[in-house]
Amino acid sequence: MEWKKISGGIKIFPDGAFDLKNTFDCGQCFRWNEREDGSYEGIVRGRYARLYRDGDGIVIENCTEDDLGSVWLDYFDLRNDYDSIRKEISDGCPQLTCAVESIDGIRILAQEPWEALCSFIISQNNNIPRIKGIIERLCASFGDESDGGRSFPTAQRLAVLSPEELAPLRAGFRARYIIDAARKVSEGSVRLDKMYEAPIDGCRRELMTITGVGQKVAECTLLYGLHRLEAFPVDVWMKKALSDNFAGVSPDSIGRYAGVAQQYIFHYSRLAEGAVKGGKK
DNA sequence: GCCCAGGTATAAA
DNA sequence: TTTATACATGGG
Repeated sequence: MEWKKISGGIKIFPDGAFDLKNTFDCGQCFRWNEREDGSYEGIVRGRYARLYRDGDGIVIENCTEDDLGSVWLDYFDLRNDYDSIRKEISDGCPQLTCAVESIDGIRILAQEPWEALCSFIISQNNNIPRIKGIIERLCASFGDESDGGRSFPTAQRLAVLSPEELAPLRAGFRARYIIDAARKVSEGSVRLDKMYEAPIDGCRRELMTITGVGQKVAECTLLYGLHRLEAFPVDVWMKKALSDNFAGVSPDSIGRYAGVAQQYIFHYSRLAEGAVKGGKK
């Protein structure tokens, strides 16, 4: 990928489309917020960051060359070309073409494993604005101070708390799930750091030993937190999304990018629902 | 007020 | 093994 230093940061020219709004607002993450001027700000690895599109590239503010290599290349998956991934999905599974083409410029972020696990526990039976609110209160209450905001609290920090002490989050029944996850991660019975490489079936099973973690949360953790792009096995999830439209999708053809494909289906499904709701009124 | 949200635990069939 | 219901809370 091409990039260059500019005053106040680094400008990147990703291989394949990279749309900030579509990437940050597609439901894969909950801690990036759009500002009035169209830039996005968030906290990654305990550090405040802001970025915005500038012509043919994207500017990462206050970014050094070291930061690019140690954080952003991984976080934005800049070594991958998402145009070619889209093509591979679409060619391998023509049924998915409509979903793939429903949105452009999404990249799967490499979020931190614990943050992803915790976030998607909170996401269950919940809506995105409220999920963001709960996570914001979680960080404000128990995160460490960092420049421009508070970091995501560690599992160790939360493991010593009781569900009752999470009351200020207004997370409802999910409070005890968060605590159970924090304790299992903290004590090492769920080893997130091994899950980057370990066989994915074992990872699933290990994650699901946590109360409040079922198939969906496990897959989301693996995809968004451990960057396992093959998460969300096609045979289970794709048919479920819009049963009839996507029936017959073959796991073989896009298996290694099933998780990415799922992201397109998720967006496509939301569009379809919006059209139905909008049509009724 | 009502419906529902990036689901899961639990009980019942 | 599959299907039904409760769950806390608040956005739209």
